[in-house]
Amino acid sequence: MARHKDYDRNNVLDKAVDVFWQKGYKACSVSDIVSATGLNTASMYKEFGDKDRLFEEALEHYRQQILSPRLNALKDEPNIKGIEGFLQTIISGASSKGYRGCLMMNHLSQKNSISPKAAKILSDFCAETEGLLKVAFHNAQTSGEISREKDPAILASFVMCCVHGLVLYGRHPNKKSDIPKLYDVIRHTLEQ
Amino acid sequence: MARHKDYDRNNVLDKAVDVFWQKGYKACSVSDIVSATGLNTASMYKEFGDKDRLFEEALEHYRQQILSPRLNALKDEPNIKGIEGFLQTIISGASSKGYRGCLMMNHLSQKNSISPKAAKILSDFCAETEGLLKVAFHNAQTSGEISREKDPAILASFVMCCVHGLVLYGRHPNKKSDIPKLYDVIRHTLEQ
DNA sequence: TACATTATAAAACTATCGTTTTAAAATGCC
DNA sequence: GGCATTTTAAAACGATAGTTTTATAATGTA
Repeated sequence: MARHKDYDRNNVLDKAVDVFWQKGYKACSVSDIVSATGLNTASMYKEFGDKDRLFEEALEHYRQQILSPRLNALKDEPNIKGIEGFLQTIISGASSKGYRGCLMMNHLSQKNSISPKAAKILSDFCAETEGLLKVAFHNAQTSGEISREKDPAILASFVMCCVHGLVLYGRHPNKKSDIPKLYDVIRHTLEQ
Repeated sequence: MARHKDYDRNNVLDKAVDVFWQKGYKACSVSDIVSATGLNTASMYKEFGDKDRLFEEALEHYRQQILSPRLNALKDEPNIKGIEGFLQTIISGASSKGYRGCLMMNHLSQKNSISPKAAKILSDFCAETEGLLKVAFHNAQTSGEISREKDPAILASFVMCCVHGLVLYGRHPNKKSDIPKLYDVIRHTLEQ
């Protein structure tokens, strides 16, 4: 019928995620993405529509490729083990060299600059994560892993807050060595 | 000698802070600021040089007007009372309606888009705050207000991390009611 | 092999970006 | 009151933003 595409959609999204991640939505031009992907401008618009939609697709791609796997521990082991594993992952990420934060959380402070749909993707993922944490805390309490003193919803909220904090705190290059030490402090809070 | 200025520098900076705060550095055009301040473009460049320098001055202005007062409790009472007051301020801010985060922390994820000097202003303020917290924790320990089990530096780091988290977490409009409840969780952590 | 279809390359488009220039208006001093 | 000085208004600048168009190259089918 017609000519074959010269690009792979997944590869393009990988690169797009990369550029958006590093520069942020507003500071990242379509030109930047075209350069990074090697994809032609016309093909880019044909495939994705416009910059907003491309960003939305990049967010979805990032969620599937990077974020979802990090929730697996929490899904497979919805208990204190899962919570610990989840926290450890965040901490080891945030304390790693060249840490760029999270593509989603990086844009929480730029919600006014991105499309409503993109903003919803951020909120939805945070809500999903918090929901999983809440279930895990509930299970951890009913099985006696941790004290029942605190509301699982508040504990989940607290961990989410810490995650937001770690992701942002990890952007201070000279604070990296402190971050691993925070695990014990946070872990201790969940205990009683 | 010559014509008088038609604007007040402080008022201009107030408005500039406001616009940068709401839109973020990159999404905020010089045009936006000129509109908001009523100041003429030429006068703006005459007074501030360029957009980067204007942003740096806005950050400094914000630090003096908004942020510094919030450290006073910590400076005047470098102990557990000061820490509690500081935390309460952050929490009540983050849970307030129409919360826009912190002009500085909002830009932590956009360090690549702002000038090195602007980036340094962010880092410096965070370092100053963390330093004050550390001293307060040290005092709280030596006076017996809290247990000596944990390193004051780690406690300070933990509170800073929570502050980062609260500031970001406060951007989820439907999570506002959870935030005040986090105070007790955090406060408890500092105890032992 | 010709045709319909789609992808690509490259240029063009409009709008807006940050910034500078030009000319007019306002001031204090001689 | 004229002059030097500085602010202001408004237009203009080149660069780049996001996006569209035009023309060419590649493909499967008839």
